[in-house]
Amino acid sequence: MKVDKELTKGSHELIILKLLSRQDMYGYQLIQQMSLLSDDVFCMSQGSLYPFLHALEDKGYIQSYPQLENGRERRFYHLTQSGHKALEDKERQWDLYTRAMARILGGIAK
Amino acid sequence: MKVDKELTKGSHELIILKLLSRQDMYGYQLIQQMSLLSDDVFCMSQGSLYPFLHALEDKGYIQSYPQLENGRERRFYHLTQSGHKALEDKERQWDLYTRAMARILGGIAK
DNA sequence: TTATATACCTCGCTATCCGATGTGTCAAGA
DNA sequence: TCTTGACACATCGGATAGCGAGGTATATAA
Repeated sequence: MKVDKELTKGSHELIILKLLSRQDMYGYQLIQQMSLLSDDVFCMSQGSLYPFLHALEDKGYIQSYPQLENGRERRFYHLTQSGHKALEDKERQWDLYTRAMARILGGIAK
Repeated sequence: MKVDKELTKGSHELIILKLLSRQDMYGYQLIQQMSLLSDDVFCMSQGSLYPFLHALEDKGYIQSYPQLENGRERRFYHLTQSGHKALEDKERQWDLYTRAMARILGGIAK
């Protein structure tokens, strides 16, 4: 394992909201895209993803709808208005987080 | 709360090892330094820190020793050789992590 | 027809982290 | 002098996220 899961745990919401902000996707596709785009740094298991998506839907950040594609039923997820807001907030937090870490790792420079 | 704890959870080990790589510190001081340097992004509670330090010592990354300072007994922690190796590894992982996230947040650029 | 990839799902375990709580010391001020 | 608050260390129980294991079902390739 290249990167300890412990480190990347908390960023799942940000990643998923971001991917869905570009286009509607279904669960399995999200896992593939995460792995592909991150060069396998983010490998979410199905046992994590699906309950996670349901929770995001409960929070109103995403909305799901079934769609037939290649003769196969898939459950697509769409980012809601509220989800877009949450994404913005998460991106701002990510920025604060990495800058704080840069200050600690980089040295005294503040 | 500026930054969701969920996001910053996994980075405690990196931060503590890094701070101890500069100088030996005691627990209470570590908490203060984390808050100060990170502008309150990293606020570790005592209930998290002390068990965490004990675990790091069990892993052999740090070594503790008591020291009297200002007439007050404090338990200082020192980064071991093995701890330095772990720190290097964690820093490399942090780099991979942020670059992977940058690819996802930034867009298609790979 | 058998295996593999796709696609969704649930359940129970584990690890982590935090708040609450407890102990004791020291300095400042009422 | 007594009390308050900061300092310093510690443990414990609860909450929660994420994972592995396991289950179901369909399409495609061998």
